[in-house]
Amino acid sequence: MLLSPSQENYLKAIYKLQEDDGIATNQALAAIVEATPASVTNMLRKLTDTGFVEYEAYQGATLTSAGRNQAVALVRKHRLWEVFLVDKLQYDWDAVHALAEELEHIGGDELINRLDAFLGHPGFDPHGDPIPNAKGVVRARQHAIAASEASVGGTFVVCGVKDSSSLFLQHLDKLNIALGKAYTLKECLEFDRSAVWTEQGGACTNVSNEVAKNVLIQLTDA
Amino acid sequence: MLLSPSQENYLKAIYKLQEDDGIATNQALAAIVEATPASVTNMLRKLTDTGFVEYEAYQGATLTSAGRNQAVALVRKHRLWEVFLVDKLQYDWDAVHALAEELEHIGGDELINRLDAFLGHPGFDPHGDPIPNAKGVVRARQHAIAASEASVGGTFVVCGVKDSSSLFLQHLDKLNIALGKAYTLKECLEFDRSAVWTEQGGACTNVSNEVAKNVLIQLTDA
DNA sequence: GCTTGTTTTTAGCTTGGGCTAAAAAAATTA
DNA sequence: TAATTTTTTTAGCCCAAGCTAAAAACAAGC
Repeated sequence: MLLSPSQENYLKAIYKLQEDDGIATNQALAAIVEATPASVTNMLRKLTDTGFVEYEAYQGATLTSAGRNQAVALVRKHRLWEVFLVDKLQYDWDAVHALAEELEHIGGDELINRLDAFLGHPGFDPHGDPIPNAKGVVRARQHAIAASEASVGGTFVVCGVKDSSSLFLQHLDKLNIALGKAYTLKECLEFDRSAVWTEQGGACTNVSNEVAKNVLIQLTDA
Repeated sequence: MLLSPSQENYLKAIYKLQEDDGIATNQALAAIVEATPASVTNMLRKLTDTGFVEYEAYQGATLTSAGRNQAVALVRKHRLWEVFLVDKLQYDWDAVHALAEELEHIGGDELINRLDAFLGHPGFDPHGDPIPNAKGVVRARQHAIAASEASVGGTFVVCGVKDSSSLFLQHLDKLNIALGKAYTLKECLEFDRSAVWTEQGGACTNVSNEVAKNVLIQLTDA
């Protein structure tokens, strides 16, 4: 069974909502795929017929295991293309999403597995999100927490972002925060919950709570 | 003005026919884009409205200069992706056409120029076809002729193919003929116009006229 | 110059994926 | 519980890009 790009986008959207919220409502889907709720109802019917989605009127949508496989394969394609664009074509990490969104609909397993090999089987995309392997297994990030959860005096490494929007990523660029960098949480200001991070080198960065909530870190013991 | 993948395919088809035959008939277009002549008439109207094609009923289609630019840009994208697939992803030269056909519709100039730089600004695709540069200039292959035109005793280098079908390319693989290889035309058999080519190393290959007509060569003086 | 055959066009239909507006169901609040 | 709001569905429409079958235009052959 082969799916249209549009159908693939719906599967991805349902997958994302199931992972994040547990439930994929019509309205939330509409927002993601940029269509009206009425169009979503339409499409869910079709995807139900093809066996990728389970859907009862008013009950929201669930992926079948076939649907989940498709969705994970798409996530894999998307993230591998993002790695390609950043690592090989020197794109900035805030500029690759839209292109990967197009590229992910191209070709089949053969292409993506060759791309994977060419890129050296990367484990994570440029935003720190894990890349499912060829069998569809996603290794979750180990012990990642939001930076807003760290405690004063703790040391950590930035390993991902919750918000991959261009706006947020460019903001991180301005703060000089990047994946892989190590910091110590110097202090947390009562007033606005903003924090001061210091790099190993000594440079200090002021991080708002809004930012910290969207940065994923791993605590380190040093 | 942005075009749908389908519209882009029509522009490419008109371009190809204009280059090859001088004239793009309805029927020939239909064959290339795999649609009926009726559908072609339809689409030509639309492309005329958008200003990429000039078209009068029963007179065939011509590209405007805007249309030609689009078509050349597409050829560029197609051929650069083919280079990527062969050089970087290790695809065989007979297996890349269909994928490039999909990839060529992705993204814009930015993407393709980065790809071009990443690949080292290649001049030719895996089939020996020249790659238009970022300004749309196509440097034609110099002095290329069909191998069937060579004269006995002449030496030459294989530099391209006229037929890029998988079937033909695999046949060349079997004959061990590849781009860049140098041969001497040992003899030409009266009966079926088949030829005997010898490699510098000494290996002999029997080449049918059908094959020779579809192999492009450059004569060498040695 | 007519007749035949090919090519192109017209007319009308289909399918996928959208849309809006109104109706129905579910959820929330008084 | 009843009233109101929100969400989802239905009904009917639109557009792109295809299709078939029939009509019209063009090109040849006699």
